[in-house]
This record gives sequence, C-alpha cells and structure tokens, in this order.
Amino acid sequence: MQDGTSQTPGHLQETWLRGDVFAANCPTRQLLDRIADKWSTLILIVLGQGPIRFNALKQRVDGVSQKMLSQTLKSLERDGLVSRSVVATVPVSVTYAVTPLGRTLMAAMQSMIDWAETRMPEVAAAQMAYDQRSSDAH
Amino acid sequence: MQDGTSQTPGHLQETWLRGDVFAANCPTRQLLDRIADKWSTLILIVLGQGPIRFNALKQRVDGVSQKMLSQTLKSLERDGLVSRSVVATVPVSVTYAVTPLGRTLMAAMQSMIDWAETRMPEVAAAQMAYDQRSSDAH
DNA sequence: TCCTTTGGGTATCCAATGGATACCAGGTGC
DNA sequence: GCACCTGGTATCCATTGGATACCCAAAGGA
Repeated sequence: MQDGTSQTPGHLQETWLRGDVFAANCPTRQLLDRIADKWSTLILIVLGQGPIRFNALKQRVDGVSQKMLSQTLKSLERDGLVSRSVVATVPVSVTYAVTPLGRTLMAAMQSMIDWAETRMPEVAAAQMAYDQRSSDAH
Repeated sequence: MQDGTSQTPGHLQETWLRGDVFAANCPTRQLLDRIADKWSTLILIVLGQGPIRFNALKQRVDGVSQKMLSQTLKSLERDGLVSRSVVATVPVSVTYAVTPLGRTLMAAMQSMIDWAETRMPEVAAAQMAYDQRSSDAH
C-alpha cells in the first residue's frame, strides 16, 4: 500500500510522477486543488482573449460575484498564471492578463474545451436517460 | 458600454472562444459545472486504471469522505461517464468503471495532467515569490 | 445466542465556503 | 453638498463539505 505519509524517498517521487493521483502531494492533485473550482477556468478563458479590466471581466463571466472574482484573481496571480497591473487613471483602473505560464496551461486545457463542445450533448442525453430510469424505478 | 474586445487580438479570440464561455449555457461551462470540483477528476483518473470497488476506491483517493465519494460517483454515473454494477456476493459488492464516453474525457484531460507534472514547480515558485513580495510590502 | 465483522452506503451535525448586499476610498462633475 | 466612477472589503446568511454515527443482511466466532 502506497500512502505518501512516510518520509518520501526518491523512489516514491517517481511513483507520483508516473501519475498516481491518490496521494495528496502529486502534481495533478496540486493543480486541481488550485484551479478545479467553479470560476478559475472560466476567468482564465476570458483573460485568454486579451487583457481586461476588473469590471469588464465581471460582466463577461456570467454570474460571478465581485467577491469570488477578486478572490480567484488573487489566487491566480499568486500562482503566476495571471498578472495584475494598476493604471493610475482618473478612477484607478486595474488590468488583468494571462502570463506566459498561464498561456501554457490554457493550451493544455484546450482539448477539454474541445471535448465539451463535441460531447456535452451525450452527457445531457445520459443524464436524461438516468433520470428516466430513476423515475421508472420509483 | 465597456468593451474588452477592443484590445483583443482576433486570432486569439478564435483560438480560445468558439462558444460563449462567459454565458451560463455554453458547453464548456456546463462541463465545468459538473467536473470542476475537488473530487470528480481524481476519481475519474483512479477509475481509469481499471474497474474498482467502492472501498478500494475510497482508499486510493486520499482524503475523500464516504459521503463525497458516494455523491460524486452518483453524479458521474448520471452524466454517463462512469458505470456502476452491483455484484450479489455475500456482502453485496459494487464495482465502478469508466464508460467509453468517460474514456474520451480522460484522453482530453491528459494534457492537463502532463502540464501539472512538468509545470507545477513553476507555480510553486511563483507562489513563493508572491508571498515574499507580500511580506516585503508589509 | 449474542457479538462482531464485512461492504456499501445514509443520516446527522457542525465548520467552511460562496453569494448577496452594503459599504469604502478618493477623485470628478453638477 | 451630492451623486457617481472603479475596484475592491465587510458582513450576513444559505449551501456545501467533512466527521461521525448509524443501517442492512449475512457470516463467523465464543
């Protein structure tokens, strides 16, 4: 049983580099802990269109609250995926942009976006079938 | 009307935004609403290694509670990504497996897993630099 | 006989998270 | 003075997630 709770020698590192996701310290899991939430990915995608200011971003990400937008941007900035620049205009304006590192992540996310665009109808169909079976059983 | 697209290079828009990602009904967003949580992806990756029973799965996904495992599996099954089969053994055993549709999603997720394995050190470094700057500012 | 163990869950309770709303700074125009 | 702009915080409350206890039904042991 591999558990990752013992002191981690080199050979265990190789274990999680091979993609064992059950351990809390594997890289995939660390990534998911940061961006697997409701808003991070959406914000990154919108930012991928080009630099944008706080309130414009808020309008484009439908349904995000100011609190979550602010919080998520701060987290993305801390992770080096997004940059924040304050412009000393009349009312101060703040512009957000994707960093080069953030762009490499977006490239990796692209295949999932493609998947969503081609396969989501199948998911919706599966869901309806499941709900049908449930109501039948009941 | 504020317009972030005025600064947007057109080729980037076509690359990243085929649907309206900011609108609540776009396919990417629907996908994220289903699997962008703490456990779905991890569970899928472990299931990708082969069919597995409930308690074994619980042991492999480090830190998941029985409640969330049960709930997340139910959701993945409803979405047609995971199948559940009950075997009438002495204490009933239940086996979970990835469906063909689920496998196509996992293929699309692979590039993000690869990204995590190569780039997470840069994220960790960015984080330390950010925290350093914060404590300096303070 | 009663007690415990097993797998695969629910039921319940409480802490943490997220969303809605109000408020703030501080400079501008009316 | 008063309202309004941007880019946020502060506060409050509903929903979510985690820990724990419990459930069922059959087997095995004392």
